[in-house]
Amino acid sequence: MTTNASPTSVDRILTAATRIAQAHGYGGLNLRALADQVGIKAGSLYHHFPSKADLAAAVARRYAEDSAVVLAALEADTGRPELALRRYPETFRRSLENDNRMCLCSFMAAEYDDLPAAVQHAIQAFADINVAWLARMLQAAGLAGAKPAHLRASAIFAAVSGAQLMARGKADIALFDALMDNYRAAGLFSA
Amino acid sequence: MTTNASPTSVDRILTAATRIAQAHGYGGLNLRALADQVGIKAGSLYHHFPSKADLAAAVARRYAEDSAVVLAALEADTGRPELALRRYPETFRRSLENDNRMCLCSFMAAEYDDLPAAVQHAIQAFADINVAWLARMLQAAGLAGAKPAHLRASAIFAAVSGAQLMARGKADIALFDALMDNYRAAGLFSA
DNA sequence: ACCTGAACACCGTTCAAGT
DNA sequence: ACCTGAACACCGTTCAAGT
Repeated sequence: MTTNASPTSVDRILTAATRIAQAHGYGGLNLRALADQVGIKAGSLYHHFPSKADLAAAVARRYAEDSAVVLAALEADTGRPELALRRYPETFRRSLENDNRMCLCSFMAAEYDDLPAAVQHAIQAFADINVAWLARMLQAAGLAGAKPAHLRASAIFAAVSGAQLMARGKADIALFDALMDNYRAAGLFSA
Repeated sequence: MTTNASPTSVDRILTAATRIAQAHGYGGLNLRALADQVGIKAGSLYHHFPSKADLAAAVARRYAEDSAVVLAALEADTGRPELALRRYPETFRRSLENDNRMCLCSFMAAEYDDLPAAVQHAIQAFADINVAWLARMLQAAGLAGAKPAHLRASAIFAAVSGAQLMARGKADIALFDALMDNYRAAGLFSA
């Protein structure tokens, strides 16, 4: 059990880097700008992480872990899998509310070819965590059907990701909400 | 009517730049690498375009125009709007086949905040063209329903974009196909 | 008209040097 | 242990100079 009296340098670096990467991606993660936000020089970052690749991998891994915690909390809070499914888009909406940011995983999926291997793996892990959670909720809600649940889960994940991407491109959260309503009406999260 | 005996320098630049941008985005579009592919020096690019921003805007505008032509051809080829709708994902699939590339618009939607204004507008135009075409097909097929057709069209566009993003992240075209099957079964393109 | 080579400020990264 | 300043090769961009 760790105390959190005041965040460590590494924590502050990871938090700032996550926010930058959600808005500008891996390529747009400027180490001089990041260091500025943390109050150190760019060279000092290399005392905490051996390279930008390692820093970004740490960011992506922590992002995936945090996502798992959020999903577990959503499951526990709602109690019912049907409700948890319907509220799944909330985390994606929260990124848009937060200065039109994106899911780190979606941005980096676009940048995939230019990503260091460690970051690629962390991104895969994020997607896997989300799909596994969705598949479990679908099955618990008795919505698995004939097709494999993980495929249905992937369809939900892709649709929500695409809606976030489109809403961000138009800087229009109302569009994201309208798309989610449309998907709900089409039975994407239920029937 | 223009002849196309041999492509102009500008054409060759735009074609190469489009391919690079589909794989690496605006930020990943390296002018020295682009110039190399075309067989000139980076500085020479500025004789054809006043800046990287203008070059990218030209790329995005041509991409949107080409997309309009492809959609018109799909409409004409199939004759029936229901069939045109079902075959809509083909263009997105083609990008993935082409060295795991993405729709330029999706990549740049992620990069939106870092894009020059002219590029942002061209990206919006691409999305608008796609949504308008989809809405027209939905209406022609009598699938408009109570909700506005452009919203239903946006839902299709977002879902296909998200599926492409996810399939690219896994470098797995079969996943894209499976997701499209899933969406078709759910009635996204029809019922 | 079209191209080059050299230069500018900026990036990721390294490293000697400080405390 | 943690940080800085200066340096490296690389980027977008400019521009004088060539043909």
